[in-house]
Amino acid sequence: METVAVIDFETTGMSPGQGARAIEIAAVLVRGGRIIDRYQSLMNPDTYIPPFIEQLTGISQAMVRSAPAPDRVMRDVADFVGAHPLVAHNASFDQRFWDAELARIDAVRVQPFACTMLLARRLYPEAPDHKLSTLVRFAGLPASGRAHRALADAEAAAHLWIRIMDDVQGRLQGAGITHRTLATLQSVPRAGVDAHLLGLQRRFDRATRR
DNA sequence: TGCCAGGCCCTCTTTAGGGCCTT
Repeated sequence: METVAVIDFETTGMSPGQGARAIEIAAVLVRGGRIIDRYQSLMNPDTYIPPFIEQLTGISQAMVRSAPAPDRVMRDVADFVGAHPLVAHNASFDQRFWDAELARIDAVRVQPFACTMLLARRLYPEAPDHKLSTLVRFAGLPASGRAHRALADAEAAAHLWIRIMDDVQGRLQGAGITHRTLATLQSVPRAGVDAHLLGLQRRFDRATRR
C-alpha cells in the first residue's frame, strides 16, 4: 500500500531566491485513505519576519527564537518522510522551499512531488476557486485548525488528497490509483481528463485480462 | 531609482498577456 507525505511550509516570503526562509514545516503521512503519522516544527532561520507574515500565520519573532535551527529541523523532517512521494497544495511553492532548505544541509530531494491544486483544477472545475480553504469547504472536508499554520494546512491538503484519490478511483473500475497516476493526471490538460482516465481504465483492463 | 517569484492555465493565444495560487 503506497504511502505519501503531504507537506506544508510557512515562510517569510514567496521565494527562497529572493531571500525568503522557512519558519515552520509540517508533514503528514497518508496511507490507505487515512492519516497515519504527523510531524510539525517551527524553525529559527535567524531572519526578520515581516508583520504581514506574523499577522497571516500567527508566528512571531518570539516564537521562532526558541525553535531549533533549520538544519536540524530539515534533517528530522527528511528522515520522517524518507523516500515517500511528496504532495503539497500548489506544490511548485513548497518544492522550491523544500529543495532550497535541503540544499543548505547539502541534501537533495529523492522523490517527485504531486500537486493537489493542479489536480483539483482538473477534477473540480466547478469549485468557486482552488484555494485550499475554499476546496476544504467545497468538498466538505474535516476542519483542521488554524489556517496558515503548517500542520493544519498539511492536514487539510492530506484530506483533499484522500478525496481526490477516492474520486478518481470512483471514476475507474478497479484500476489501482497511485501517486504516480495522479502526478501524471495533473499534467493532462483540463479538457483531456476524461480521455486520460478512459485510457488508464483500458490499460488496466488489458493488464488484468486473463 | 525602482523594482524584485515562478509555474501553470485560459483565451479575445501561439509573434502574448493576465489571472491564479502559495507565504
